[in-house]
Amino acid sequence: MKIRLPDGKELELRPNATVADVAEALGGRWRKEAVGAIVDGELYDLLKPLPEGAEVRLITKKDPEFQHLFRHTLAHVLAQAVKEFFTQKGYPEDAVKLGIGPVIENGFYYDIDPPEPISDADLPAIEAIMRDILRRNLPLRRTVLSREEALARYQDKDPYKTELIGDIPEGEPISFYSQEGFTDLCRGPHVPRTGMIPPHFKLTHVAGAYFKGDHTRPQLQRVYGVAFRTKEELKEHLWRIEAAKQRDHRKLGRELELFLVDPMVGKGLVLWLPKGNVLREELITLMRSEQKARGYQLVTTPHIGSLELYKTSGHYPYYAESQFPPMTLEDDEAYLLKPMNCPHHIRIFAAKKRSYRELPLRLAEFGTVYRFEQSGELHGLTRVRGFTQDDAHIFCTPDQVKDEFKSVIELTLYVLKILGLSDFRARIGTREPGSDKYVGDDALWNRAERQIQEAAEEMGLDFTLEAGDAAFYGPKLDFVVRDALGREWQLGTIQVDYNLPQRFDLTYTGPDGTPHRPVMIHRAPFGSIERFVGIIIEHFAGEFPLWLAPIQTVIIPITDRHTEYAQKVNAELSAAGLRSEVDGRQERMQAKIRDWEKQKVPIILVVGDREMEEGTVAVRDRRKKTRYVMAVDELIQSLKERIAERRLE
RNA sequence: GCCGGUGUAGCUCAGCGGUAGAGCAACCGCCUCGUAAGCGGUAGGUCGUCGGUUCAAAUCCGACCGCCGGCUCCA
Repeated sequence: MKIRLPDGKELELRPNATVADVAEALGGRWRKEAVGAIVDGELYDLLKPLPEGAEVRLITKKDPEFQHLFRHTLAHVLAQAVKEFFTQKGYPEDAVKLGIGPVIENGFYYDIDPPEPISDADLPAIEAIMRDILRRNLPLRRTVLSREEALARYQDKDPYKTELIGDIPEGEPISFYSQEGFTDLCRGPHVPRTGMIPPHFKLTHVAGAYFKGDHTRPQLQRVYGVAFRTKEELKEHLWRIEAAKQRDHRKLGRELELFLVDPMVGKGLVLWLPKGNVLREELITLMRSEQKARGYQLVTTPHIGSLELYKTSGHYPYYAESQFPPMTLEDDEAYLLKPMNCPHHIRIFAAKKRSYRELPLRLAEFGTVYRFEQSGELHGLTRVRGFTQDDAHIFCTPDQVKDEFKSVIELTLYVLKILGLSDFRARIGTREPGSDKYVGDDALWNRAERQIQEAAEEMGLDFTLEAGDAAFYGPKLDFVVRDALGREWQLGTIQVDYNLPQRFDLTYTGPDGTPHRPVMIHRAPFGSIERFVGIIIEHFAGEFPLWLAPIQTVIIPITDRHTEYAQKVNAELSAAGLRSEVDGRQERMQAKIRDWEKQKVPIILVVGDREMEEGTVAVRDRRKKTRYVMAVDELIQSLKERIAERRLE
């Protein structure tokens, strides 16, 4: 057979040759250093036969792809180690059953069904066995079996693997990778010997995971590990995790007294403390003024609505699982805590005859909604059971959809930019083909999906398409960010909806004097204010820019005799609209500075004899990391500017 | 909801079969101080809850509740 090399040269090899044969043929340092290859764009190991005519680029330990190879093999080593761990405990050879063991960002995991639960405390012992397997430097072999042979291998031994074999499409090779003492169904690729795996890995935690991610299937135990090429990368990674924990919004929320989740009030229900509420209010003020500038009108609607309303909208019983149960009155009248604002806004639209001249009609509300999220899913501010959306519903003509959609993208990008949030991605959720969980007819769906994509493209937005991520009534564009620990959260969302107007039989009178069906756009640039504040806390690590800071300035008198002057300065700052305080505690100046630095207050003003005489303040600017003396009115002027422009400094 | 872990003072944590401790915070007092912790004192906990084992339980066991890490879900 023949293959092609990156320099265009062809190489003649024996039939069914592997990357190892290529390395051998090339000789020299390749023979020693090749660990795999990129074959027609796909990562191959040394063991898998090459396709005829393939383009082969060899890789060594220095290439980033190497990481993928050894992480994958580490997953196998982990599974082997767990098997040995339980054999040592006296369990039979096949007591441990295996799911899948893939490579993930920074490492790998393996889903395991053990004879008794694995706990975090077992990880060091399992890790020790893994290191021993690396030390033994076991060679890996790749074998291909027929479907019958493969099934026979796991017959009555491992139901998961049996099922996985069944999932392999007809015609694809059913390959196994083995090393001494362990064989696994696997498509590869792997390193050729366990000794080639860098020993810089660590098992991090164990968690439950449903087989194939399906909660109706058995739950396996997923053991997670991280692995890197060098000791430094591993250390760096572990350090980053520790550093990220320092900016966890739940920790900062407690330390900076921003918010509280009190079990006595109820889980997933946020109590906003005075300081945290400042963040909320500032963000709402920002959004309110931007929306006003873009032609939105504010409305206010109640926290509950009649069950009939949600039956008409289709939210009930479709989402009954994730709603607080209806409140039923004696005469069978029932109400639902509102899980969404749209039905209320729809009734405002429907309240009178609407003309095409009124459209687009943009009804906005910072509306609080309640959803019965699963208890295990609750998480600080980012997953709660009651939250406020910066919600609005745009009622428009079909022709206006794209422009309105683009305008919302513009608004969203604008506020994200003000906050310096640049690390987000956009994804367009479309229907999952063949699923029956959507309402509305195909033509409308196709049209909406096309309009969203065009709007995003025309706004120059990079996005990914994700089938199955649509809302039940229409496709959507979501903005997604990562928190300090790398978890992804959905923030803003824009959704086109042809269906609710139909369900509520909404119409407007067109220029032709006849009724027409409006289109709705659901949109929330922040999404949930709670979640957004949570992300903002982590984004700034609690060191908020001046305009957001709950306390903007603190004045520290050096001794008692400076307190009066401090209060005078404070009065001037407060009159100028700054959130300011005097620290009049019986403490040394140093101690006060330390306390307020820990509270991450942006501006600390120290006043003593000199300042009192000159009518100045000594400024300690946290974000600029500088100190300077300034006249009070001058300072006020400069701070007001920073705030008005919402500068990030 | 499921699997695993965890729960001691407001916070961070020690104690892990013999009946509860530290630092910080709070409160009182002294100190009047120039850019990240001055000193002394006081008060504060039915050791998440309920049940079991034991002469004796914060400590061992069970259930429940909360929290943490995942999984599932997310209009």
